[in-house]
Amino acid sequence: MTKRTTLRDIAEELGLSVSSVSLALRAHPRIPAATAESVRQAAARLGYIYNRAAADLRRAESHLVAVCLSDLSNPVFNEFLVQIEDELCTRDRKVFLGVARESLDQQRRFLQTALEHGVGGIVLCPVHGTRPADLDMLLPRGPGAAPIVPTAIFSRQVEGVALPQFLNDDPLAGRLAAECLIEAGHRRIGWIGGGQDTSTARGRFGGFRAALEEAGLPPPLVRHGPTSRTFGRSAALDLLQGSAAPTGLVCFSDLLAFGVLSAIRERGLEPGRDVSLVGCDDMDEAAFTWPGLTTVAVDKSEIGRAAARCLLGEAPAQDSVLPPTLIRRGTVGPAPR
Amino acid sequence: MTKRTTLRDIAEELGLSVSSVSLALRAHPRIPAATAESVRQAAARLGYIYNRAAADLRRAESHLVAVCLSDLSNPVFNEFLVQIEDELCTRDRKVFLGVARESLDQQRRFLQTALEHGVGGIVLCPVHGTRPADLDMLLPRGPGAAPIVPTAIFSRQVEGVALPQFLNDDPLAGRLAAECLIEAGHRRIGWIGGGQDTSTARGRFGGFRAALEEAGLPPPLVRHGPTSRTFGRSAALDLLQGSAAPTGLVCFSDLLAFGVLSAIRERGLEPGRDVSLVGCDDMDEAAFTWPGLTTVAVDKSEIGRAAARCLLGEAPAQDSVLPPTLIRRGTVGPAPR
DNA sequence: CATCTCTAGTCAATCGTTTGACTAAGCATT
DNA sequence: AATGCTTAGTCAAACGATTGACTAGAGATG
Repeated sequence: MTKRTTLRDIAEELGLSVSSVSLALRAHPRIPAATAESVRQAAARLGYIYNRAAADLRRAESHLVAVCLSDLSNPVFNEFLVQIEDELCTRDRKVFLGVARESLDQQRRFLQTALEHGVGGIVLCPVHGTRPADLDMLLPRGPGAAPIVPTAIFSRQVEGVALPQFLNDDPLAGRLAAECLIEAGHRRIGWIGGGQDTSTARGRFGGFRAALEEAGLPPPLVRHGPTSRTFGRSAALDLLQGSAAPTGLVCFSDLLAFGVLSAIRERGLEPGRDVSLVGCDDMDEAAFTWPGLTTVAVDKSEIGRAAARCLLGEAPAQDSVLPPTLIRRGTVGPAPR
Repeated sequence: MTKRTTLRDIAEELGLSVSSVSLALRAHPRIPAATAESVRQAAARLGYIYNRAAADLRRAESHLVAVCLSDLSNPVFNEFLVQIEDELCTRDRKVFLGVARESLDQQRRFLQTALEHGVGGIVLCPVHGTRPADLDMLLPRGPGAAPIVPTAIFSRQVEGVALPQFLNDDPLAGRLAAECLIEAGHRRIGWIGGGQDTSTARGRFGGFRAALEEAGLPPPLVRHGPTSRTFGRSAALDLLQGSAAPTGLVCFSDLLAFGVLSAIRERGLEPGRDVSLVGCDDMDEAAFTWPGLTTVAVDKSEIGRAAARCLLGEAPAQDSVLPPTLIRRGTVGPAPR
């Protein structure tokens, strides 16, 4: 890492002033074409690299956007990231990526660093248990003030925070999943995954349980736990033994459902016949399991892209809650007698 | 986006000089504790945000690392990203993420921007058809010179490039997959996916075909195409009809194999009994299909982490090729008569 | 010839932080 | 009284690029 070539080096090489070189490289009309060309050649010859930090110091603008994810090992967040990155990329914004690993401390540190780097916007999927106070460095200072930097929260809600949020209607998602099984005649229904630490988990579980209650069904068998295929499998292996085992299962997320599907087979049962299963998210993989996973599709594309557009002033900075839709594939069938 | 608070604002507020404020915030011993405390309080009160760009202008160091992926919609690259991000994060490096969408032009533009942002290192999975000339902005200027910025290439090889590369032994991977089927007695074996445009695809396919030849088997049925579940499914639906259909299939990547698995079922066949299938990569999902996908595991963790460590000077800047290993799950069985 | 205009630049301040060199005030020592 | 030391700072240049104000010289015009 020898010292980088600067405008000054080019200027000295050509016997010009630094200003002329700066203007020449940006094709300013004041600089004649011949001079500009010789400057460009010298720049290439010396291996000049534009120093954005120096330039932005004066211009005070940035095309960097921070994307902070709670967890990247869950592919659903990768699917969000793909959409967000694509939307930002077509608007010539660059991504400063942070992964908080469900740690409030890592999230706080990343957001602080992002601000210090002068990002022009922040897209955030908050970690478990984030409260407005955890986001104080992003919040407008004083009532009616603008936020420090345009920020959009997506997927998980932070209650009472003065920032726009782009969410899925999770209670509706839980309800749709439950109703799908109820309509098929299931009465012993189980729930796998989630917990009480994200709005997503609370919302989906709440909608699910409400639908069961309204249908006059007994309280569900429940296994709360981490959102992973492994937990889905072990919870299902556990739930599917004994004579009072549920005939229908709803998973907080498709990721869990993939584990459940494998557990159902492991127990020698046939998904959609012996046990029905509904996931949630509609991850890419869900269309390719066998049978295809019946699931409640979250509009990841629109949620992710709207959050990104909001930063760029192309979408109103207000909360939006998109309705999910049930996708019927092959894992739900009539309840066995 | 009103003007940000600067050291000067704090200095004026307290009647101190800018230098004192700068030193105070970094707890320099020259500044007494009481003064430092009052500076910290004023900074908090005024909403001061450290400006790294300005500071780095003098210090000429950066804790930013560019990670440039050829394609993020393929989850295998997400799995690489998880490892790389984790390794960088524990060393307090931040990720500047680029996705090139298999476009040489987007790759070039991202790398250029990364340099302009002064990244301290670059981890790159090159897009289809990348040649050394496409990476010229990263290459050492003149023989024996150091590269512009520490760079590590991973997963896909760029032949003849003067940069360290961290690769899987792809010919061996293709060979292991073929041998697994050959040993199980399969003679009509098909290949799905890949092409000739990445070292990964050429390598795996080459190793696969060599193993078949050495075993004296007839040339395989081949369907080259994009690396997606969709293509895997349609190629398999195509290959699995007629009386001379292959009894064993090898996929360039697990992603394709997931599509193939679904196609096998769609044809009313049983994977591992009627048709055997071997994938490659050992993606997270592979352990959760039914039956579990037999596949050739690429050491994504070690490849990704070694590339990251290499930038930080913690691993030698030299090529490394790691051997893959066959993981036997349930999709390979004896060839049907 | 004097003046004006145009061309092709140059100058100097600025962005926010860092840092090596410097200093005013206070006190102790010889 | 003169000297030295310590404390608690200050000063000013530097990092690299940008930009509004300025200018030397050439040529055109009155």
